[in-house]
Amino acid sequence: MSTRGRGLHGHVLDTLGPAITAGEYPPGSVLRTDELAQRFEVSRSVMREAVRVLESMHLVESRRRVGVTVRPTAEWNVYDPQVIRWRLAGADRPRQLRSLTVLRSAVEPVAAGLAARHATAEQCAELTECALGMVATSRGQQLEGYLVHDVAFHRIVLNASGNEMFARLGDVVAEVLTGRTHHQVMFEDPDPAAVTLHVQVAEAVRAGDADRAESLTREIAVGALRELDVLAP
Amino acid sequence: MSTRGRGLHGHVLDTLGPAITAGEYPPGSVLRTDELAQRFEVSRSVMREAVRVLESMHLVESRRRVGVTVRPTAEWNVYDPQVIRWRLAGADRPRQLRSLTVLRSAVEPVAAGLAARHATAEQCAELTECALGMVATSRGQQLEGYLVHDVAFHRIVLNASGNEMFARLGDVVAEVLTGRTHHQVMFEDPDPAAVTLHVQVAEAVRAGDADRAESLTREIAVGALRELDVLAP
DNA sequence: GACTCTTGAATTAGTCAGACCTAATGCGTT
DNA sequence: AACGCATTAGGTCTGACTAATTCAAGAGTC
Repeated sequence: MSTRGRGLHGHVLDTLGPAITAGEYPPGSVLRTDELAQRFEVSRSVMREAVRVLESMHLVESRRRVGVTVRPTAEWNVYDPQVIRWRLAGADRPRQLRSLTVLRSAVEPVAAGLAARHATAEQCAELTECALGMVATSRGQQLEGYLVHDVAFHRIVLNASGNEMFARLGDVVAEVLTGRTHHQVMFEDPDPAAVTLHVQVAEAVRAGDADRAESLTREIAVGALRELDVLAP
Repeated sequence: MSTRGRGLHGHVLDTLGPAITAGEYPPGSVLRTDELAQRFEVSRSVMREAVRVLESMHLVESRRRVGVTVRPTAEWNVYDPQVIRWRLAGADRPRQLRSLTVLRSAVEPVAAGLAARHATAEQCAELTECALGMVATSRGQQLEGYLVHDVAFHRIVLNASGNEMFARLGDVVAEVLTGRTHHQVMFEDPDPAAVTLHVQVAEAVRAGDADRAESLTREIAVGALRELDVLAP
C-alpha cells in the first residue's frame, strides 16, 4: 500500500522520506542532488522530482550553491498523510501516537456534536451498524474485526459532521487506531466501557442530541488518552 | 510572500494551484503535461516537477496514456498550508473560513488547557504582553496593530500547548484572522468582550488553571463562530 | 447476429543523458 | 574592510527513447 508503483521517484521517496523524518539526516544536514541520484541509481530528473515533493512537504529546502538542506522539525507539514505514515513507521512512533491522540481528543467530540445535527438517516443507520459490529466483536480475540468497525465508526462521525477539515482526519484516526491495535497488547479484549460509549454515541447522534454526543465522545477520548498513559510513560 | 522565487516551477504552481482549487478545472478534468508546458512556456522537466508537487498534494493524479486528472475535492490535502492559501484566495473563501473557524473552535480550547499546564514563564510573559497589546489597540481604528497581537496571542497558545499538531495550526489561525480583518467590516473596533476574554485567558494560563483557560477560550471560539453567522449566512 | 477475446496501433507519461545557464558562496586580492 | 572573481551546485532546456495503457478493429465463439 505504501509502495505504490508511482514510478522511480516514488521509490526514492519511500526511502528518503522515512530516513529524513526518522532523523537519519538531522535538520541542517545538506544533501546533494547528484550524489543522491547516484546512490539511488536514478537520473537527475527523477531525483529532482523527488526533491520537489520533499520540498512541498517542507521537509527540505533547496538552495543554489548550497544543496538540499533538511529543515527543522517544527516546519514540517505534519498533517501530510504521507509524512504521518512515515513518522508512524519510524522510531518516535509513541510520541507521534500521543500527538495524534490529543488531536483526536480535541476534534472528535466537536465533530460528534455537529454530526448529531447534520447526519443523514443513512449515516445514522451506518453508525448504528458499526456500533453493533463493535459489540459483536468485543469479546473473544476478534480484535481485527473490532478494529474495522471502530475505524468505520469514527470515519462516519467525522464525515457526518459536515466539516471538510474534520472529514479529512478520517485517515489519521484510522492510522492511530490501527497502530494501537497492532503495536500494543493484542491479548486483551477492548474495554467494555468504550464499547458501550460508542453505542451511546450512535444513539445520541440518531436522536439529534448534540450535547450528549459531544460529551460521550469526550469520554471516549479521555479513555484513549488514559490508555496511552498506562501503556506509554 | 506567496510568489517566492522558487524558480519556474513555483511560478507555474502559483497559477495552476489556484486554478485547480478554485474549480476552474473540475474534478475529472484531464490535462496534458506537454500542453501545459507550452501554455506556461516552460520545458517539460519544469512542468513535470510542478505536476509532481500537485500530485503530492493529492490535487491531481498522473496516469500513463491518460494525462493529469484532477482528483475529487474530498481527496485533496486540505491541511497543506499552500492549498489553504490557494483556496482562501479563491471564490469559496467564505466556506473555507467557516471550516477553518470550526476547526479552531475545536482545537484552541484544548490547546489553551494544555498551555496552562505546560507554558514556560517566558511564554506566559509573552502571552500577557500580547493581551495588553490587544487592549491598547482595541479602540480607534488600529485594526492592523490589533491583528498583529491577536495572531501572536493565538500562536503562543498553540505553541505552549506542547503538542506538535496544535503548534502547526498557528499558520492556519493566522490566515483566518488575517482574512477576517481584511475582508470584512474594517470600520468597527473589535468586540470588547473578546478583548477581555483574551486578557483572562492569559491570566488563567499564567495561573495554571487549565479548566478556566479552556472554557474561556471556548467562549472566544463561540464568539468567532457567532460573528461568522452574522456576517455570512 | 450478438457477444467475447485477442491483437496491435496510437497516445501519453516516464526515464535518461548531456549540455548550458544562473546565482550564491567563499576566498584572495587590493 | 571592500571588492571582484573563480567555484560550485542547483535550474533549465532539448531530444531521443521506453513503457504502460487505452481503444478499436478483427477473429473467434455461442
